[in-house]
Amino acid sequence: MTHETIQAGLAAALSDLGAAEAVIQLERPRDPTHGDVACNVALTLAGVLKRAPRQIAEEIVQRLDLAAMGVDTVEIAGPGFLNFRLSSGAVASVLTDILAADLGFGRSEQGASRSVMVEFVSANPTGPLHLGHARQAALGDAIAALLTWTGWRVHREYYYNDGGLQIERLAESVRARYLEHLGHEAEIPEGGYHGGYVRDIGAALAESFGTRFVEDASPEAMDEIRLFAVQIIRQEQDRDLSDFRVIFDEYYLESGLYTEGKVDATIAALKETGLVYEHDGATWLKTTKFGDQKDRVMIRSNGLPTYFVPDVAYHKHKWERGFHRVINVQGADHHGTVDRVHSGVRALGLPEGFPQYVLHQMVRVERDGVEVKFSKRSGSGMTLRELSEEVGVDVTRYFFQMRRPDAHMLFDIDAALDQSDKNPVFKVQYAHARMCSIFAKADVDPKQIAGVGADLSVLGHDLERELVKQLGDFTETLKRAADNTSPHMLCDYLEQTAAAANAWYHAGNPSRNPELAVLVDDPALRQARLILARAVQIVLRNGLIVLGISAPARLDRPTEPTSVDDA
RNA sequence: GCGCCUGUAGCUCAGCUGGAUAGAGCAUCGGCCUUCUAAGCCGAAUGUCGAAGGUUCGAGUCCUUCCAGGCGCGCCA
Repeated sequence: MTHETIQAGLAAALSDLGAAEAVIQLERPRDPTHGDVACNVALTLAGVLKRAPRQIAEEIVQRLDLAAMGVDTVEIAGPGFLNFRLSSGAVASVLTDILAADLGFGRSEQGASRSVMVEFVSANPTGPLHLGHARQAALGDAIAALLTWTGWRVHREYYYNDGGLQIERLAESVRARYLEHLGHEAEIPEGGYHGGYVRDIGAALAESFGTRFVEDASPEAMDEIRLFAVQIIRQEQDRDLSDFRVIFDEYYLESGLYTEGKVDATIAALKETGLVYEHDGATWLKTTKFGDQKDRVMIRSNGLPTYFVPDVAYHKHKWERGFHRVINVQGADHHGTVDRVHSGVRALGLPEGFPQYVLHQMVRVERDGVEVKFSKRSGSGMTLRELSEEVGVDVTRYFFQMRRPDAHMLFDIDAALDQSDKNPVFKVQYAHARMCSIFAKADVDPKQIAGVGADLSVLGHDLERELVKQLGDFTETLKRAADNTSPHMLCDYLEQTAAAANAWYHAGNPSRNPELAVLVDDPALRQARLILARAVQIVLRNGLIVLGISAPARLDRPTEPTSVDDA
């Protein structure tokens, strides 16, 4: 890799200057007139060496062996940047690597096969998945994939609360709809669920059990209704998620923490710490010791634990299962629990920073410039299914992934429905399809395009150099996106790559610049450009795979005719 | 009142961990269609980076204070 040869050359020069410890940062300048690779080491050394940055830069340049570094020229620019311009061969050498690695291009081994758990969605089984869950599903799945591509062994987990007050209210709501369905008067209880799905479950309950629960509202009967309702909702959620291409390795039930004694064990372990005290008839944990705003109740005065205890028990158990890195993807409306869980697990001796949280901000949806606020189905906001059925799974996933998790976001349905390069998902997919269409036109099997042996130095056009450099950044981009748990960094990269590929492709439009087309007569040039097109295809496809988005070889024009004159 | 997140072009948002003249898409304006897919292409214009201080060779980025918006602050989950 050329970055490494430059790094080595600079290190030798710096050691000669008595600054061997200096950190060498190489970057790709945004402005192509600043060369292919830039280094700011002369600037950072100015303070240390007590000399002007430009003077230091000149001393460095005098000690460089450019040919050995694959560099054509080096310039000192601005306040003292070193700008390297690479030889064409050095630039294009990455194409050989891309074609050789193919489906594996972009993978790295940062994770060293360590285990990491990504917990996400984790909706309670009280209703359909909504927009927040959709954002979480898209983000969590992409974060998990990024970790896989950077060498981690990833476990996708879904935690759900199958007991508690919410579920009781669901059961009561279902029974009310059930009674209505059978022609009786009934009302949804205070704090109950009003969505259309509750009516469906009530009807299904009547279908399966007849009039059995009309008179019977005993605890046993309510238990049966609860289990019935939860099962139906769980099935619906699973279907929503698998249609959204999100598959979990494990579903973890909160009730298991009780039945397996983990809640009691956690209470006992917390009492051992000496941070537990009694006050007002309740049992408290001194979470303020770990930075929480106030101490938290562990056991209420009625003797029952608060939700705080199973949360801590659950995370302790994650650690014991061997997941020493855990990433929880949650909506920002849950950020209040973060300090509590951290305090609880720290009290039990687990390290700071466990678990790690990715909190995403809230989502607004607009259609025709008007905010969409209500869904009859859910009884509140739009559901994941409604959104993904309206705009498609690819677009829904991408739109949630392309924004920073901590940005409040607007989901514009009109923009999502657009089928042109204005729509970023389409732009990336189409750039991929364009490369495929070149292979079809040339009648070559892309898999048969070989990267070795070709003369890649003929790819000397600025558009080609920029495109190749862009492709070479893919692996670094995946690492950075994984390190920052930020899929949007990959989206940005793919859009830039698609833009660079489109610019190259359009410049070579045979009606304008036949000499810049891929399919030129000169066999060596044609082969080199086919290799470049193949590399573009591989990078775009691999990027889309990471995001869980399809990479079609062809996007057909819409079949409906253009609108007829209705004047 | 306290805590977390956010504030960058008319709109939606990036800004690679402190670097060069702050970017992209949409919208706007100008020029291009018998295309390796014109569902497009080329070009132009667009900024008090919420405000004020501070840190240093250098700040959209770091620190302090303030302003605005979202969310959260129960012996609910």
